[in-house]
Amino acid sequence: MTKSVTLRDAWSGEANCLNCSLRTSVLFAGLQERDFERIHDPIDQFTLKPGNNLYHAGDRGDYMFTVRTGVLKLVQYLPDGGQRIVRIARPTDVLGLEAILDDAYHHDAVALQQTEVCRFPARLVRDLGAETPELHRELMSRWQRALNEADAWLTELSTGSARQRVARLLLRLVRDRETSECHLFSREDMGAMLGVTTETTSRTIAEFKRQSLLVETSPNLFLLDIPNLRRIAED
Amino acid sequence: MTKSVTLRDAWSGEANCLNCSLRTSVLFAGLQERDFERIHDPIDQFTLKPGNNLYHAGDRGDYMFTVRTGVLKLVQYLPDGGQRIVRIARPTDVLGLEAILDDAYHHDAVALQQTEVCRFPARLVRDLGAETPELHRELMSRWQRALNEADAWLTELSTGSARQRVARLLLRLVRDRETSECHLFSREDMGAMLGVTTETTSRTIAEFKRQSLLVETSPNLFLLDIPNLRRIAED
DNA sequence: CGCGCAGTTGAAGTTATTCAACTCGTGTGG
DNA sequence: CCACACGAGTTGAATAACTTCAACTGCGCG
Repeated sequence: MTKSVTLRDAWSGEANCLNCSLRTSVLFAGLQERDFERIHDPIDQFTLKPGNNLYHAGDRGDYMFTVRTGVLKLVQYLPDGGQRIVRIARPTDVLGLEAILDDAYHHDAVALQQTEVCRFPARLVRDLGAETPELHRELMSRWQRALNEADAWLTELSTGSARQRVARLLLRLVRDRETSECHLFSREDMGAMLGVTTETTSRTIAEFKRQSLLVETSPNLFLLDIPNLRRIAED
Repeated sequence: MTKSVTLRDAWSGEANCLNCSLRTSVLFAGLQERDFERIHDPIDQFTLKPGNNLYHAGDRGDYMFTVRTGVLKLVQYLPDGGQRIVRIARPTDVLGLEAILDDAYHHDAVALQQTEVCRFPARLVRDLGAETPELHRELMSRWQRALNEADAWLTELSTGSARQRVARLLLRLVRDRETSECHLFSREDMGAMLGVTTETTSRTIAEFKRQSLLVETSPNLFLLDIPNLRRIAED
């Protein structure tokens, strides 16, 4: 089924948080140097190839992750084997918040592109968070962000016709972005995000292309007609 | 549209947290007596009738709430005016977590039955939470619970055929309950939870009744045939 | 009594799914 | 280097599922 690459194979070095290029937008953003001194466990970096699993639902959650580059999908499975993508994670996002509470992971986390992540022990955050107000606040803010995303996926991506859902997904992909161009996920993944079949997704995308709402400027890079897509999304 | 009852009309007294009957399962469960001494702002109780709004999306979130009895729906609206129920709050659940982060409320919270809530200032939790590890942990746990619910609504209640969704909703209503009986929400609300129309919901419920998967033992109290509903839910 | 609302049901129309076929690009092995 | 297999995407046709609109029921309440 999934080619199971252990994280061992994906190791790509130890991180130096103090000099991290993402330092200002990352979970540990508020920490002072003296806080960093308390981090004794090494923070490792990993590089995942498309399709690689970062973790599986049910695995012991000993670690949390920060996404440095790339995209991952968070997948949940239904009793009948069907799958549903409940969220995607992008650079600066934190994965595995549930590990702070000593929970097993609740999703499969799968890279959709070449993806780099930093891994740190959940224990670290648990201990530091109880005493460091900056981290405490940052954690709450992360949870709230995940919750906002979850709610938005329900109202925007799982409501209305397939046309509307696809349009809303496309708009979501270019939100707070400089250009209105974006890469598309596989039709299968888009279907799993929207709760429709691969074929329906394909037909809808094809229709959007014919109507020039979507123009392929280079391989798998699409320029969006935002005003008209917005019209469809809001109908 | 909605009969707008201000919370002023619903006031029903001041709370005494130390003697609260929900004390052990509530947000402040971990607090010691000395912590309670720091709570100077009064904690008020309110009683809502079905259809009353506890708060509106966009309102300044100065307060958080604990549900004592009853049920509320959390509703989000689509650009086209359609509505979607993204979660339900039951006794011991906390509403308005986003207020800790100084956010406006993200949903409309509407009572589905006669409902009692306690109201406390978000500031209180913000200040206390930064210093009280028990509360800190409890808060994270509440956020995670909300997130679990959100994910479950996506995978269970917004995926598959209408039959499956209705069956899963029914099963959800009796989970961790002593009896397998439950009250049903209005068809309109159930539809808004499942992302299907009122009519489809009604037809499906009617079909379940005909097949005795659902037996009305008293007005709007239904006994569920759990094994067979589970079969449908998992298909 | 009669109005209004929630629920139900019917019939028609629309939309999405299903299953199958076919294309195209990539990569592998002969 | 070519042949071929494979997977992702696309498309068609038939079917199934859901929506829409409209009518009708039953019940509670002024």
